[in-house]
Amino acid sequence: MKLTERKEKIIQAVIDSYTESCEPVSSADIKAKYIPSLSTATIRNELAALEDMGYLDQPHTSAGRVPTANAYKLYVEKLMPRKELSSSELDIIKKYFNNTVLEIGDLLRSTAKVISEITNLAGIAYVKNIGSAIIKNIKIIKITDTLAIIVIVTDRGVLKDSTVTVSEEMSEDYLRSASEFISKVFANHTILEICNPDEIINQITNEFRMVFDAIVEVLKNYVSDDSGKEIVLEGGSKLLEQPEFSTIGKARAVYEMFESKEKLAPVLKNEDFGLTFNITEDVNKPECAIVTANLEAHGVNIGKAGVIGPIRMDYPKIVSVLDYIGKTVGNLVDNDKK
Amino acid sequence: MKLTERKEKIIQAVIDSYTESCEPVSSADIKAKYIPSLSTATIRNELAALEDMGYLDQPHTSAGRVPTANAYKLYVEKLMPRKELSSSELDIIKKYFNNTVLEIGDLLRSTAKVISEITNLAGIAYVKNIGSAIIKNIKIIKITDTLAIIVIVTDRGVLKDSTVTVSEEMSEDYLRSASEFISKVFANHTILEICNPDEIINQITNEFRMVFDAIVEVLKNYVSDDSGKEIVLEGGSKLLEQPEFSTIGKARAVYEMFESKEKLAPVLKNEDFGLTFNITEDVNKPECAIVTANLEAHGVNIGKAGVIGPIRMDYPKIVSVLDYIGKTVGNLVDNDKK
DNA sequence: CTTAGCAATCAATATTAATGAGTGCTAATA
DNA sequence: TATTAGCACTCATTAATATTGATTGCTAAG
Repeated sequence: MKLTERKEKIIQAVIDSYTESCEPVSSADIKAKYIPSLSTATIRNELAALEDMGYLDQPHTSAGRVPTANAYKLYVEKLMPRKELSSSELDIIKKYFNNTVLEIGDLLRSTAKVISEITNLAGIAYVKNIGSAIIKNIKIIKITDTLAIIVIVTDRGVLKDSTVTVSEEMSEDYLRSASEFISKVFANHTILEICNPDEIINQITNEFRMVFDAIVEVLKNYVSDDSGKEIVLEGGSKLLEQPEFSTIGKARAVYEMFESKEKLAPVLKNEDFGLTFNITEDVNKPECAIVTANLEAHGVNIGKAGVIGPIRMDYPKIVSVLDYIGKTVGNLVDNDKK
Repeated sequence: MKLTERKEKIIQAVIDSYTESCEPVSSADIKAKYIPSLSTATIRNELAALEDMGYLDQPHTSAGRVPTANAYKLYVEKLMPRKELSSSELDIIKKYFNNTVLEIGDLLRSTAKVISEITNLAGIAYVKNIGSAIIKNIKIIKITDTLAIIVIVTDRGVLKDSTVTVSEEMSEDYLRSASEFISKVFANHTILEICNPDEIINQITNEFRMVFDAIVEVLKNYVSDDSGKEIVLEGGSKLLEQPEFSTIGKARAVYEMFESKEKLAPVLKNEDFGLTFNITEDVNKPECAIVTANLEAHGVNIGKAGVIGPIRMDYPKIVSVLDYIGKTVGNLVDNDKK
């Protein structure tokens, strides 16, 4: 059957109404709020047709209609109006990033948090494949007699400082020369390359060998991180406010999903810009959807940011938020810094 | 009425049973599981007396007894058996801290997380009054042409790095001299003193004045942090598993409490080692308790760590965990580092 | 002081009935 | 052929009622 313009209009009406109220939409609702020119009987005929076509669903015989995942797909791809971010939303975003954020972990946390705050859903962010980050610079700074901090600057940002114990004899000057030398050797190599330092290893004079080994150790730590650790999730509790999760069973099911972030990993790593429905499987079925966008920093695709929520979401808003954040976060971090 | 030994034994039985099952405890339960030598009628008489004394409560006439907050207070102060941490629990703790944790924010996060993991409740940690931290050392490291990282070492740990923009003309050497000079001036002053630099300001030669100002700005940022920001909460979702929060209303009430951490601040800042009951007020009454212990690092009391959960908690375990973590976390961080 | 025995209480569960929102279908209309 | 009014039918939701069973408090005897 053909999807006429009128049918699309009705799908849109059902989604709009359902997004707002989370209640099945009746033919009378549609007539009252969206299409007064049609009779409820006509609308009912169309609704029945759309149900046959797989766009709508009926919880039970005497209930209104509810959009299916298919309807949402159509909606997001074709019907959805585009929306600009409001200035207050832009303000919120700026507020989150004007406090110097440079370290990658912080960046992810802030990203997920701000997404959650604006959408009132759970925000998610992750950095992909950190092993392919290109090293720009490495600094080793002695901060006490026996402790030094290692700062690793990559094309994606600064890695979280690690500390290493050093012997008291290693002077600040020595460590400085070491980091200068090592920076030169490592520069423009990826972390992964350094972790398998077969080719580079020979360039290292014995003098700096100990420091060299310590740094490789630190880098290996990043790469070996077990899956899921690089995924940050913020504002999960916001989902409790959604009527979809208003029974304790469904709420728990969602949180179980959050606990084992590894399960989310494959979903996140899949598509480019994506909508995914029905993350959680059968049983208690909280019926989640996840929307993600690529996250860019300094022109490099560093990972993804997204939203997890019920399938019934304010997609226009979410898409515009993710779009904006994905493209600007990186710039906010270094260029816009005043 | 006197609290006889037998009455104490019965209170303990009620708490033990209720802690395990979260069900009101009947006289028959007590006879069967704890005190077979007494008849249920005798136990009932005692239960009635304990109710009069304010130690027990009855949800309704035909229900068993439930301990009151008073009973828990008595339990924790007098009746509770002490418990050692199991070796698997010690292993978990070590695992969390053997990956170099030095920055204070990381330390708090790890502390709250590990507490949550071991107790299966929400873990909380906060650092008090960071303004009184004593500065040991300050380093400014140029990492790109126009960006530098500021590392501030205090007696409580390293503050999260901030970045500042620098002009290209400022050479690495210049910044190094600047940090050496400023370190000397700031050393052994508290952050708060530096933020009101009236007395110290004169010692600063014009040469380093710009760098000086930038650092003071960064320090002010820490001190001005609005209340609640320094409080870290982890594992809140664990509470969903507790039967006390098994209605969505109560679960939401708890999360609302979490959202506004400022409300927790006064509770946390109060006592030395503390038990606090009934954090949340009337209405939906999730009836939380919070148990806190002081957190020490390098011999300095840096803040608190604690647990938030239902009043019905495994206090012996919680007290031993907090005790251990409060005393050792600081050492794990710098001394035990291998 | 302790205990057996028993009536009384009351939450929890199951049962049944009443309500009403919303549909699908039929037949009339444009 | 597409639209619409009308009406019987369905079924979740709510309310009303009855049933069950766990547990107590009290009395009277040991």
